[in-house]
Amino acid sequence: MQELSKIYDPKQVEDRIYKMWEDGGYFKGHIDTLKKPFTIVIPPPNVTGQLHLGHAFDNTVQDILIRYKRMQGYAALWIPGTDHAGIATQVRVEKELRTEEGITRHDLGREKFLERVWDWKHLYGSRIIEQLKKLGSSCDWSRERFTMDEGCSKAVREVFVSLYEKGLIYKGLRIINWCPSCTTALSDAEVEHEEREGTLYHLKYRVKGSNDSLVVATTRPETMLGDTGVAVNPKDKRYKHLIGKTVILPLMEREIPVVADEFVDVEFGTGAVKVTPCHDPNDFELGERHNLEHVLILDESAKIINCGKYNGLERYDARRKVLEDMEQLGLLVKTQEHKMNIGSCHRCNTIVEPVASEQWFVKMKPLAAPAIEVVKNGTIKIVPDRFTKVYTHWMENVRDWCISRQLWWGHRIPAWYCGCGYITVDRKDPVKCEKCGSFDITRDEDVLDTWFSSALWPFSTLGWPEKTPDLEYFYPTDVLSCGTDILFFWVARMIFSGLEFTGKAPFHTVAIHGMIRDNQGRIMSKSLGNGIDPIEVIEQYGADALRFNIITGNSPGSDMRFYPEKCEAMRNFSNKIWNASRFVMMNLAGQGDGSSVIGSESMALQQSKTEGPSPCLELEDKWILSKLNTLAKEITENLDKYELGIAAAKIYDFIWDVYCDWYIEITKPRLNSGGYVSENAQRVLLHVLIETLTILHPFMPFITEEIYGSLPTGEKTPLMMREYTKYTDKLNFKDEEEDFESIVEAIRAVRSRRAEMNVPPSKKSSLTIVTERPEVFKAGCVYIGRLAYASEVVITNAAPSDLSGLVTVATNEARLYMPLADLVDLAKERERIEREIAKVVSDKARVEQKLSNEKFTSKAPENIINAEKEKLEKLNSLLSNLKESLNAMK
RNA sequence: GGGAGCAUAGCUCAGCUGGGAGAGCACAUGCCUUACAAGCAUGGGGUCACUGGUUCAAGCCCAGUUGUUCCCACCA
Repeated sequence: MQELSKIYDPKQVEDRIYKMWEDGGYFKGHIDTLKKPFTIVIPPPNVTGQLHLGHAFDNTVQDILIRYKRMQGYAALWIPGTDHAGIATQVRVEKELRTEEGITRHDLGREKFLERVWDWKHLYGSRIIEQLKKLGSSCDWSRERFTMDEGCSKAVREVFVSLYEKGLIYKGLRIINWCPSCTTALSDAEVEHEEREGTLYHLKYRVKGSNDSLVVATTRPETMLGDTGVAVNPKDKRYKHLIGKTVILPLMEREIPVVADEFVDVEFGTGAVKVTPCHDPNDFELGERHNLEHVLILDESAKIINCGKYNGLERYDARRKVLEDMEQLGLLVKTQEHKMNIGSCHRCNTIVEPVASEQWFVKMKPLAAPAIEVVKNGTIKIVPDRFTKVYTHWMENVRDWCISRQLWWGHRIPAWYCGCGYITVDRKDPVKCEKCGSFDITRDEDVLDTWFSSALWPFSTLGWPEKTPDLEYFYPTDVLSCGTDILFFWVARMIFSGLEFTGKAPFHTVAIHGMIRDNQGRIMSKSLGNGIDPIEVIEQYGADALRFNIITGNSPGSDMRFYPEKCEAMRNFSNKIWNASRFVMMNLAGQGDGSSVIGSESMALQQSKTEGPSPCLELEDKWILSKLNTLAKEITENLDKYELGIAAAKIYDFIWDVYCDWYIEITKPRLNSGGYVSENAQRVLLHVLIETLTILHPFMPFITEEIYGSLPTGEKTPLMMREYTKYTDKLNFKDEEEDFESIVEAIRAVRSRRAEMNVPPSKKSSLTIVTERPEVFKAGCVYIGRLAYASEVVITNAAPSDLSGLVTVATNEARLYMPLADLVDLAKERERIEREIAKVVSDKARVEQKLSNEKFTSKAPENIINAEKEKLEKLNSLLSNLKESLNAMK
């Protein structure tokens, strides 16, 4: 270890350590009836995907949780896998075909095209898996799944057929969101709404057989080509006389009826609404109510059809043309600016069109009810809690889920059509119509929404619909971690699917985290080019640094900005741990082979845990053991609350401030003294190091494992399988902590005073400590000198007889004298002390006032009052120490 | 139109059930004190957005205001 580099190099460590874990089979989840299971399913990344920071965040959270639980002795299982990502993947492969071979999927035909997609999947599908490994993810790779593998497909088929049989899946003509670029229907969730500045056009329609006319308002004038009616409010006096009459649709010269419907808002626009049943959800319903004709005017690419001379025009060209023509006819009465919501495709950002279309739907109301209930009654807890409301609100208002997609890549809908009109839906591919027996049946061309299969992920990956031992043992899973973006897409649908098909909530906790943004707070996206490749970050700083960066300084559910520079701080932290460990090991090796220390590593400590403190323990040992013990408690508490950021910050502080800056520095003189004094210090150093590495391991798995493996412990099992550090009452030394803190306070006071006077550390001076509790300071006299730059330390309960030329500092436990008066103006020194006294006096007055307030003493809890009393005591003794010092200088 | 989050040091953000304002980075000063200069020590810097309320006590709870971000929603 001595020859090890001063700088920790993650590149030489991470891959090797990961391979060791993987080869050792430590990631595997085993059914163990003596243990409690702890299961996480990965949110399956898209096969076509590349690791981005969102994945890094998500998977770091999951890895921390699974490693933590594994170390706590749970039968931990983290199931990995990928999602076939219907639209995304198909679009990607189609694009490649187009640019590289100049062909479309239709040129290849369905089967050949699917072969190409599978080729693509096999080629690139594992890339993201490899990247997840770089991050340190301890998934059970032997159980890696794919949403279109045999098992998942079987689950999808079972669910579809079963829901169909229950009447919860139906096919029907509805207005759906159509993406003209992806040329498929989308669900409501796949449409993103954005408010944009638009125009409201007022168009004049003539009433048939009269000179009368009415004016309608629309933001999409091209849709007038598909108008089959005009609606007015029955109460609207302006139009009462027109109800039942017919108007002539301009340009198309079609006769369309004026109908009365409550839906129409008298206040808005002109109070008359053009009705386009095929291209607007409200109009569709209105059309149903009044039996209006359906005229479809857009094809799959949103080009005009069924409209004579407008046919073939792209939708926005058609808009311009229609406006032009209407204007020429003098029928464009008015235009006004108007804010409106535009829906665009979640995948390709193309503006979607509402289109009436025959699609498959999942009936949501009956499925939503129990899914709302489990969240309301706490069976499923959403963390942070505020997302509970978001979830229930969505679930309560959810509309039927359009699940058919006009794609080829995906789970093909198991429905066969027959000339007799009957649809055969079955678990096995049918050869004939279930009703009429005809062999002339054809299968539905469409596939299912990708999210239909991911909704089954928590149980399909465990073997469902078979009753497997895995399903029995590991289901329901425990925690689901994901970003805010897929709460509806995925979490909501897993919940109702799990309830419907397994009778159980698929997990008890949903741990939601925010999105990662760039350093200006913008979402990272390809179009902005502001994405940061986590793999590059890992290469530069190491996976541990990346993980720690992502985890620290943010709270559950809130977005965070990513600063690559922050990785530097985290890399420095890795290095700090590395060097602290080097220090410990060098000292072990310094005592021969260290075996005597290692062999009895924790003997004194084990004994302390069970029988109380060992006599071998010094004050500072008890202090750090007590601090470590508290740390273990706090980390466990915070991890159990999914407060990973707080937990990480606490470990950071402990390692850097407590262990490195104080404890290691303090042990140096002891380590030099040799013999058992030295060995005892080594034992504590090593013990605390090992426990600290253990606590830190879930957060920074690589470096902790590497160091642990280098320690001459003789231990064969890796750190990742070591038992997580537990809190114990036996190592709780409150009094010793306080005593030690007063030494720290004294050292700080001396350092601060010297710094103020610009005394360089190399200029040592003797230090006299006057205190009423000399025994406390004597316990620290071995190291006080070193840390307070003293040439010698005298501890006494009586002030030095000759105080001339001494510089004084006071703490509440002591007065400290240093012969540095030649560096300071005595008058100024007195002034300084007087200023300090003034401050203490005013502090004291405040505390006294509080304590004399009857309302405070009668209403505040006892511990707060005691704390105030203690504070007063400390101020009193500090004041008396300051006064003593001042008197001495006169 | 409905709902939610955020507003704390120059920057980015912690601050969990109310009881002494914190971290990282940046800045200043002094240190190569043999684990670490990717380090050590010391220090400067905050009206906790604003207004009011509850309370012995408010960064934290309540009401409102302003600014900001996001989610949901079928008014053309």
